Amino acid sequence: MPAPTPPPAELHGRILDWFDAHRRVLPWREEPSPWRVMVSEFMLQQTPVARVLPVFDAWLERWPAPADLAASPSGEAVRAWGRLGYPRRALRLHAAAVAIVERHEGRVPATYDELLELPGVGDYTAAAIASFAHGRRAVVLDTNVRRVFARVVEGVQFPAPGVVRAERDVAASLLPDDDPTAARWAAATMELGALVCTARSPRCEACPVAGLCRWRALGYPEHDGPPRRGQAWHGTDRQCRGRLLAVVRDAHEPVAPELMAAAWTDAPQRERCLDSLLDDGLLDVTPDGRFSLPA
DNA sequence: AACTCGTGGTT
DNA sequence: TAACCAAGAGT
Repeated sequence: MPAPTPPPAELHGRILDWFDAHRRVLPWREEPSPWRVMVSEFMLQQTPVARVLPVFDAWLERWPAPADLAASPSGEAVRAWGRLGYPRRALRLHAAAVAIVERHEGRVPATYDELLELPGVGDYTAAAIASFAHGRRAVVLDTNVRRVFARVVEGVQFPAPGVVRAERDVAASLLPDDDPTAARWAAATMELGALVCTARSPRCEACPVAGLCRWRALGYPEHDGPPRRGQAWHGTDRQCRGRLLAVVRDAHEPVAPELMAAAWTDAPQRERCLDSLLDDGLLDVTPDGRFSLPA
């Protein structure tokens, strides 16, 4: 027995009107060129808006087009990425810029399928660029949209760990028919999740669809199911890799192994992480055995 | 499908 | 303070 779904027209009207009144002013929205949108989407993968803003501005000033980034060493992208986290994204953005020059004459492609072929572009990012940069109809399913639909439509506190078929069907069925409205809808549902229907303490008193929300109507039932696993950090390879890469990123000449050893004392783990950083292409070794960002 | 991969603000 | 979690992708 499928869940009764709120009338789409009312859902659309309320959320789109709310978006027009409350949308944030963001640099990739005010001037949504495809390259700017693409850079913002890479940076925003698992990273909050506030931390992206300054890096985004510096990045676009230095590399105003894909060809500009493609012509720079990948290590420069890693350095400019700074402390945004998950630095392999910087490498993938660089590789995507190279692919755009090689396969698309230096212009960010407009179709979901072409975008999906680019390094670092998965389902979400392909849909987001197609929608926000090119105004095309696409099912944009990020963590915000998933949470909004889980609550309003399904009546549960949190979405499943991975995107489920039924969930994609719901999102597709709610997507407005025409391109421009679908694109607004994607941005609006994301914004609602980011500003109102937040994970920890949702601001239901400010929500335009509180009266249509199934989770609210059910009395806010707590998450029921397997506990959602957190992300371990202290002592992990991620922490080790982050510390090692930071040493090289903040240096302006190749770093001697002794300095790397000072940054992480557990030798087996340090060596394992150095190997993985070299393997990922985040580090290079000079002929005399020092570590640098890749050329 | 489950796991890995950074960083730092918020609670 | 420790836990949570943020516009995910790749394997």
